Amino acid sequence: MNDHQPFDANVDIPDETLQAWSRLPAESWAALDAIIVASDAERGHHPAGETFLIVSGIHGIMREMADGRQSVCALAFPGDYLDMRRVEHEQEGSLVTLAPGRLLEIDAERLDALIVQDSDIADLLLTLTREAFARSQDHCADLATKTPLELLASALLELRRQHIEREQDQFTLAIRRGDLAQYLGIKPETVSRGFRQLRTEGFLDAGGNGQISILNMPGLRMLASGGRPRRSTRS
Amino acid sequence: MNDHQPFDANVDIPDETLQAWSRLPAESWAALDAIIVASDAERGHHPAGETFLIVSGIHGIMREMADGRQSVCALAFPGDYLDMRRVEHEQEGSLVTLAPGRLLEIDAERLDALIVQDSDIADLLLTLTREAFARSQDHCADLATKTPLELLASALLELRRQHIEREQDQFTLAIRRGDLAQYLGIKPETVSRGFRQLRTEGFLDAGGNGQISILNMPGLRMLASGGRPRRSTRS
DNA sequence: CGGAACATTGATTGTGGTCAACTGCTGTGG
DNA sequence: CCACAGCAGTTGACCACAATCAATGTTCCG
Repeated sequence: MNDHQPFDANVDIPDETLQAWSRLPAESWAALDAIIVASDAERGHHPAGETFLIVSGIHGIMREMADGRQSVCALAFPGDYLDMRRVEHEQEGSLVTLAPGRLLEIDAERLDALIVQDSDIADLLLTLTREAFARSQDHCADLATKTPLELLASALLELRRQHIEREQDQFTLAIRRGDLAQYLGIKPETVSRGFRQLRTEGFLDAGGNGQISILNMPGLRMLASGGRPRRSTRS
Repeated sequence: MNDHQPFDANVDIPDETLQAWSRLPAESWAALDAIIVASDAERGHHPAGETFLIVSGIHGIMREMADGRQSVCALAFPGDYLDMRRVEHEQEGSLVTLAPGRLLEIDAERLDALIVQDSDIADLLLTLTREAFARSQDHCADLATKTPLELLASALLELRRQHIEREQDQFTLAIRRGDLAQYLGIKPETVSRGFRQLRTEGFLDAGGNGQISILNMPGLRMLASGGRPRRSTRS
C-alpha cells in the first residue's frame, strides 16, 4: 500500500532533516512514491528490506558479536535515509525499532535506477548519508572519550531533538534504559545510576512513564561537552 | 598543480575502494581532474579545504572536546572520499594525517555542481559515503562492546588491509601507538600492554620500527570478533 | 491477581585509568 | 665524538570506577 503523503502536512516537522525532503520537487516525489511501501513498526520489530526512510519513532542499527554481545551502533530519526547494503558485508547490521513509529521501505534496486536519473534525489541522498556519517563520527568520539554521565547527558540532548516541542525542556524519553545502555556502550545499571545522579544534582526531574523535565539546560550541555572528566581524587 | 594521474598505474591498488574509482568513465575523470589539487602530507598535517580524496597514507578525522580530550573518530584509507562539511556544524571534525601520504583536495562547490551533472560521479560518491558510514558503525559497535585486547586485534586487522602485500602476515604498523589509542578510546599505556599480551600469547611478533608479523591469524580474527569478553573469574 | 519484563538499588570485584619512573631513539649543538 | 634534551614508548604500582552479581521495586500485560 503506497502512501501518497509520506510526510503528512498535519504533522509538525520535527527536524531539519525532514525539511530537506520537503525541498524535493513534486516530480521527484512522484517517482519515489511509486517505489515506496509504508508500514508501522512496534518495538522490537526488524523491518524487512534494505533501504528505508524514517517517518517517525526511534529506530536503531544493531550489530551482534559472535558471543552474543550486541550494541545499537547508530540511531535513526525521522527524515533519515538508511541503506543497509554493504559492498563488503562482513558485519551485517540490522534495523530495529526502539520506539514505535512509521517507516517507508524503498525498493532498493529501483531507487538505484532513480538515483542515476534524478539528480535532485541523488544530491539529497548524498547529503543525508553524509550527515548520518558525521553523526556516527560524533558518536564514535563520544564513546571513545566520554564518561557514562557525560554520555547520558549527550544522549538526552540528542533524543530531545526529535521531539516537536523542542523549545521546551520537557519531553518523554521514548527509548528504554536497556536500549540506551546498548547505544552508549554501558550497562543498564549504570544508566539507572546516571539518571539518579542527574536527578540528585538538579539537572533534571523524571516523572513516571519516561517523562523528563530538564531543569538546568546550560549545565546539562556543559556536562555533555566534557564537564566531568575522569580523574583521580588526589586533593 | 593538477595531477593528471591521481591513481598512478604503477602503484598497486591496495583496496577494493580504489577499484571503485577505476570504474569511473574517462570523461568523468577529466571533469574531476579540473577541480583537483594534489598534495603530500606529513604526519600531523591538517590539510586545508573541505573535500578530499585519499590516495595513500593513513589519515584520521579528529574531534576535540572543550576540556582538551581528543579522539580519532574515523580512519580514512586510500580510495576514501571525505566531505567534512556539515549542515549543522556543532562539532567540527578536522582531517589529520597520521601516516605520511598523498591526498587530493577537491573544490567543494565545483564538486557539488559536478554531482548534479554527472550521475556516475554522484553514484560513486554516494556508495563511498555509505561504505564509510557503515565502517563508522562498525567502529561504534567495537567501541561500545569490545575489550581493549579485542579492540587492538580489530585495529590490527583493519590496518593490515591497507597494505599491498595483504596476503602476507607481515606489515609495518605505520600509525603511532598514541594515535591508535585515540582511535580505540583507550590510553597509550593500555595499547602497550595489549601488544605485550598479544606477543606473549603468540598471536604476533613485533620487530623494531613498527614491523608486525602475525603468527596466528585465525586466533587473532577470533579474538577480534569477541574472543575475550569481560567476565568475572567465578570458577 | 499473578507473572513477566523492565528498572532500580546495594555490595563486591576486576580492570583500565592515572601517575611516575625508566628505556630507547633521534636530532642538535658544542 | 659525546652530552644533552626531547619525545615516543614501555613498565610498574596503585586506585577509582564501571561491570558484575544479587535482590528488590515497579510497571505492564493477560
